[in-house]
Amino acid sequence: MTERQLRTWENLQEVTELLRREVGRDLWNDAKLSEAEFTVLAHLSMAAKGTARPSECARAIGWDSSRLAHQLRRLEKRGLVEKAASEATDGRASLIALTDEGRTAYRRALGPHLRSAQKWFADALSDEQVDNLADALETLLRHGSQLAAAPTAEPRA
Amino acid sequence: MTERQLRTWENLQEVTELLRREVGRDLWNDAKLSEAEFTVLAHLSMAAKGTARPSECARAIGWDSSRLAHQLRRLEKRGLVEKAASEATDGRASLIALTDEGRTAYRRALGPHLRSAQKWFADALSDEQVDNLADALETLLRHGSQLAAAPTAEPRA
DNA sequence: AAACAGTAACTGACGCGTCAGTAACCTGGC
DNA sequence: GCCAGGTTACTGACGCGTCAGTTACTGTTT
Repeated sequence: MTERQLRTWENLQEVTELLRREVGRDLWNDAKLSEAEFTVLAHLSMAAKGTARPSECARAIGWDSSRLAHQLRRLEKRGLVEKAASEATDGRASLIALTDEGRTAYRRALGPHLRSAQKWFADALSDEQVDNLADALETLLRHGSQLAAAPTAEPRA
Repeated sequence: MTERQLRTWENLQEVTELLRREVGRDLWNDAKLSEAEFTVLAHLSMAAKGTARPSECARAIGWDSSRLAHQLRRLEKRGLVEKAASEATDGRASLIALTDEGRTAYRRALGPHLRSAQKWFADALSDEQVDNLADALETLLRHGSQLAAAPTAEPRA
């Protein structure tokens, strides 16, 4: 790695840690929700009837099932989500549902959260910077997904 | 926020979460160190004699004193760091020191960690993409630091 | 000297995310 | 039918990071 690459890598870590912290803090102050809670509520709010299977929800937001299960337990404790009776044929499946309180909490959080993202992120960058950043991120995402999908190089015969 | 800004914001979160996870996993597999441990050891390794004051160390790596204190407790438990007798005039000050084991652990971790950062980050991007990314990150960092320094807008008289 | 604000170091509580499990269920081949 | 291998959901342990404290010391003000 060159000096410039290293500096940029370090800057990436510093910036994202800052943004995570500050936007997370705003979300908590504005709506008493964590980023993780907001993410799950957002997905359930999109879904028809506000219900979803854990596995499908986890896939949609890019989490593993363990992470989601822990978050669902915490959300259930807060009363924002509840388990619903599953009518599915698959006996393993369960069904989670937004409560009214959960739906309300998400609705009240959405606006302030977008405003916070604008304040810390979008307000800082020109259109051109956003375009360039988007390009780099897409490249990194493709590269990373590819590497993650083939963790151990297995030379085909 | 425009659609493009929002997408880029979401991508930034997704990419950085991916990189954090994968590089952290590499560091653990290669050297049995977490990112947080590596960060502290790196700073102590820079310092003359491998010692530092907690407050100075925290400032240098951009942490608050609580975060560092927790990390130092865990590092001390692992035997990578120890408290040293402080010869300072200020009775509040303490002094932390790298142990031999800590120094060795850092030395063994450095190479693989840089290689991991190259693999997940630097290998993906062209020189031009790195330049553009660096520009956006510097802008975000300036913007964020400025906002963080003046959290409540106080109009001067 | 006493009171004060400020700083250095630390702690407990708590939510988060990863890992290594476990239990229940489904689905294929035999 | 039955078993092997995969899937779904969940859990306990543990390190991390934030917040709201506490304690001990320092410099300043009166």
